Amino acid sequence: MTTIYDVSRLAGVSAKTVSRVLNEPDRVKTKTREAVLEAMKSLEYSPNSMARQLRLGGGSSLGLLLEDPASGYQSRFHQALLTACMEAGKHMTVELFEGVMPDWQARVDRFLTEGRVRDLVLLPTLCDFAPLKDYLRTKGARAVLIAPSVYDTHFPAVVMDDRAASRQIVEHLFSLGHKRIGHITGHADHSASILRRSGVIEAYDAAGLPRPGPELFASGDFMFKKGIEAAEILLSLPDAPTAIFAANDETAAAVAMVAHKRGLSIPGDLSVVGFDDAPIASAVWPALTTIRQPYLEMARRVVQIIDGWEGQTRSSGNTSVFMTPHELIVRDSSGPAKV
Amino acid sequence: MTTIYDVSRLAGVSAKTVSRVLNEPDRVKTKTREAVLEAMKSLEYSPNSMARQLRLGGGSSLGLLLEDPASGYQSRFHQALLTACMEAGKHMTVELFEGVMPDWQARVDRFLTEGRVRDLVLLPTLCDFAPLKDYLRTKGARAVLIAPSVYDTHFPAVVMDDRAASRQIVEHLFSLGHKRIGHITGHADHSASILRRSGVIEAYDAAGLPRPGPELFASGDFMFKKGIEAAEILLSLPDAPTAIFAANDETAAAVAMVAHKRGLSIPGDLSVVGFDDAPIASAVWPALTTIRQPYLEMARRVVQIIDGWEGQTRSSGNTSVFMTPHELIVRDSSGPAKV
DNA sequence: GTCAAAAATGACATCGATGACATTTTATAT
DNA sequence: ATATAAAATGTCATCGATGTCATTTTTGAC
Repeated sequence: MTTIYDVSRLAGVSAKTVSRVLNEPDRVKTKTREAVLEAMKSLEYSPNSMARQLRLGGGSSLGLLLEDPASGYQSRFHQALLTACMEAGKHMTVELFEGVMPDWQARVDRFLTEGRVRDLVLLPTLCDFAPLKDYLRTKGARAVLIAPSVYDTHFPAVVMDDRAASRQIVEHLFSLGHKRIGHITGHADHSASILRRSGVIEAYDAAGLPRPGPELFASGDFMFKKGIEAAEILLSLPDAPTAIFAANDETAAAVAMVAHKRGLSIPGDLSVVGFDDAPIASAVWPALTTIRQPYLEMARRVVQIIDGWEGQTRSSGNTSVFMTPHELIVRDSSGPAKV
Repeated sequence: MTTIYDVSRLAGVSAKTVSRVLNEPDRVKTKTREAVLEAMKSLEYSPNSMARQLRLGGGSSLGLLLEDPASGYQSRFHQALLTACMEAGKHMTVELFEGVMPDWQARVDRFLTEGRVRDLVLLPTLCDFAPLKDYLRTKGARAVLIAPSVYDTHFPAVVMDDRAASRQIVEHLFSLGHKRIGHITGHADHSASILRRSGVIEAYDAAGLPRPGPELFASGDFMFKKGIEAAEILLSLPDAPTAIFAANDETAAAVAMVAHKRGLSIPGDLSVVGFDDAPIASAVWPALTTIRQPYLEMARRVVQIIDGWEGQTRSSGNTSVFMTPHELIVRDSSGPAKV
């Protein structure tokens, strides 16, 4: 590996001058600079970033463990975190981490050491993988959890209020006169599924209405395909619901498709509401009423928290939970109940 | 920030002993080790990974500059690179980089230094942004270009043969008896668009057929929406084509939609072919005949090249272009031409 | 209790870059 | 031509860890 000294020797200047060519080219005479660049080129020199960073003493980057980069949810957070990092002038190292890997501890270790990461961000469902959290604790690594099922004493969490958002949707449907509302749940492993479901019930309770029967809850998994099945089941009920609230937009899009296939107009015959404000929500027709998840705001929070850790001598050990406000977006897929 | 010296002082031992506790605990007496661990804990010591890597001579992580993480093309490469890194035990730091940012040079600088990155991966269209390449050269940063329009003397490139693949598609359609084939081009900024277009013409030339008239080339931009417009134009021609080759799968999906709307059956009345083998290709009905882009293979190549740079004393400095084989995937959207 | 071998520990140089400060060269004014 | 300021360059120390090798302590056999 060629170093700055090799270059300086070949160019007949001091190492410091080479360093200057790299970092403050204007302070070097043109002729010298050209000679140095020439030497750099012929030796294929490339500065050792570790040495630079050691000398300059910057902060470490944050690390993101990704279970499934193809998942819409994870990729949206991934993207939001990239944006938040850019805004804050921080950097992010991303690593594929499939929880079932037998050597996951070694992988985390190498990620922390070789990846030069100290602070991690854990998304669902990794943020609920207890062995990982325990392991991180023993390694002195810090982490922020995004939307965990269970809060943690050691790691702060950034969340949105899934239950309240869900309740808000149902109340929106109530206000349009809907009485029978079907709900397609999310994947059972996601705590959000449970929260959104219980938000539905909470809305009924708060309105003093009897809770809906179990036939109005169809199980989904956040994916289009399963959404089709669930929609078929709900719409085949003898007393079919006049509105369906799907646990996410992709599932809601599936509901819309099934409705169209059955000749039901939206929102004339059936109101459909989603959750996420994913791109698909405004791509389908009619555009979906949905909840905007505050991805970017949450990502910014995460970065803020980690920023606060820089140069911190001791971490509190308190549980901190940062709730981030969401927003109900009423579009064209929800309307008055058919009389 | 606490260092190994702070720990050694508190524990009353030498720094080297602390280092031993960290790296070869068995060579330290139990009592000493415990004292050191105690000190580490009370100071919340966490070793400076930069210093370690510098001493140990470890490799740096590779850096990926992403213009638009929402783009399917970029995100597929992103994902493939993550996988390839995982396989190779390397790490990747990702940074949002919108070329139009006025302070892009400073951002690159900080990415290289703070992000501790030495080797970059550039995707289209960044890999054709000459000022960036020039700047990287002056900084001694190394880079691998993925599918650049123009090869570079300094940076190796990993590519697939877009033109040959495109020609292969047209020849496939020829073999099914198609004579009038429409082509929807990709975004004009992508060299792939031009290559795919010229592959079409090459196929005609090779078959000794007269080149298709300009009316058979509709301009697209790789996106669904523009694909609809383009399809409408092609299918409204007085002598409409019996097959349409779209520059990517998303556009092809748009063509399929338009065809259905017009009551044309696929492939009975119209054959449709895409390019990419994106998820959408097998999600639409009928499943699209397409070209599988070798994302993962290309990503592995990139990682190999960068791996080869580690500890390299000097390398050729030649332009290297690594061609990666693609594959024609014949599904249900292409069939014999209507007689 | 003595002594050699083994174990434990420490001193110092080193990895490759850059900051602080010193020195030399060049430009500018007189 | 000389004085002086400004620009260009160089010297040396330093970031925080670990390798090398020297030194001290412990162990165990006699």
